[in-house]
Amino acid sequence: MARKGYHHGDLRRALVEAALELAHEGGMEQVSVREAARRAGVSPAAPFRHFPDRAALLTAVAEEAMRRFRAEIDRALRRAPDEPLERLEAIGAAYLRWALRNPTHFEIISARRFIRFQSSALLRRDNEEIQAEMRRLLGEARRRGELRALDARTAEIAGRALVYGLARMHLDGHFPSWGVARGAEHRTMLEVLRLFTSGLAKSRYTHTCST
Amino acid sequence: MARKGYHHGDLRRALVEAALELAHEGGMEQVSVREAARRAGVSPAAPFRHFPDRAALLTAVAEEAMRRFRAEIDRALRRAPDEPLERLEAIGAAYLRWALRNPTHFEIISARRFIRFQSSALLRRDNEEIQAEMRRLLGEARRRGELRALDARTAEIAGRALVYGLARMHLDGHFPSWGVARGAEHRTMLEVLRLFTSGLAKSRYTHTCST
DNA sequence: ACCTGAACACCGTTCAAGT
DNA sequence: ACCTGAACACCGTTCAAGT
Repeated sequence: MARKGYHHGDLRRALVEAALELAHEGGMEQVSVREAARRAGVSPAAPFRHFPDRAALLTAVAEEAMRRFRAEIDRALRRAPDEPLERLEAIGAAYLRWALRNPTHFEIISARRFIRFQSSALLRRDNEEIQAEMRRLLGEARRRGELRALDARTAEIAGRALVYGLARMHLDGHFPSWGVARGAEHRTMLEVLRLFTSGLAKSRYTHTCST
Repeated sequence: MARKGYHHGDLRRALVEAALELAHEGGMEQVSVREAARRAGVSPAAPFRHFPDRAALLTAVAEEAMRRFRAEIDRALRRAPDEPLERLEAIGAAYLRWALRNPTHFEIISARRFIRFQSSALLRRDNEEIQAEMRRLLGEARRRGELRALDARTAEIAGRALVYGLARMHLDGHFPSWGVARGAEHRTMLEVLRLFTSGLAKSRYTHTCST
């Protein structure tokens, strides 16, 4: 890992990786610049040659998490059929699955008070591209006459709020007090997602599930 | 404020109030035991006679915030008409209005990693009572034949996820990047809420809103 | 160019000692 | 019974000095 004498080689990357690890172990507030430095084997001051402050390190961590998140969404879209509403549901399902498996990485992307979202071109771009894809799919569904009469912009935000709310409820530990058993989170999320998309669709399958 | 000699009188309450203030000023992570002590005019060690640790102080803050939140919900329900679906929407609207006006207090209640939710009888009780009310109203709506055929438990969680997601999107600063202008948050939230409840209801008003 | 060491102003928390 | 003062092990950040 270390390179020449004591120039580190790639301290920047080592710090981001240590921070990802720390976040994974104990959540965002456990990520400290000093501990990341310690794990990278450098002095407490070294990170400040690479990042102006803690928020900048966390933003770099968010960029790495966002890359992985994007990759997951894209993979799901490649597998999904050509039907716009099914593709939308596939995005939602991939989003939820990722949030469930990587709660802290999900939080790093979402909780913008730790990072400087606006100052990262990567974060802004990936976010916009995901939005644009959703908007395109909704438009396509409408053109095919599959949608109830509703405002597309409102539907878009509703969909995002629903999915974000589900992921956040998990992250913030709300499910136990809402009667969702440990292990049943994923199934519950998918049922909720389906209830929502079936509500957008022109009354087709009226979807009843027992219990 | 201070009482006899230097026994404070009611240091516990003074600390909770100082902490509420700090949270209001700069968010949860800005709440420090030391600063609360400073504002209450006592030494850094004094708070630890009243709270075993920082999490206990924050839990007390959460309890105070929850009391205010409950009061707001109850007020909205007293004003709402006798129609179950309208009462549900009134709960949602009150929830969103409160979250919008008191973002940090909302976060204190929601982000359970700062507090010890399960060890507070008040928090558990208030949470359960709000859930129970929602469940009652959904059941009533179904009995009156106003609901589409859907699983009540799934619908309940969907409603909560939607509303929580909206509040969280605001709190986490997502609205700007989703094209919701500053000042338009409340209106947007209510439109989304309405889209959702109209999707639960047996296809009555098909609700189109321009732009 | 990149890193160290020491320093500063902050934390949460403990504990002996004061009133 | 309730609070203070001093201490300990932590932070983020700065800056002169080292290689």
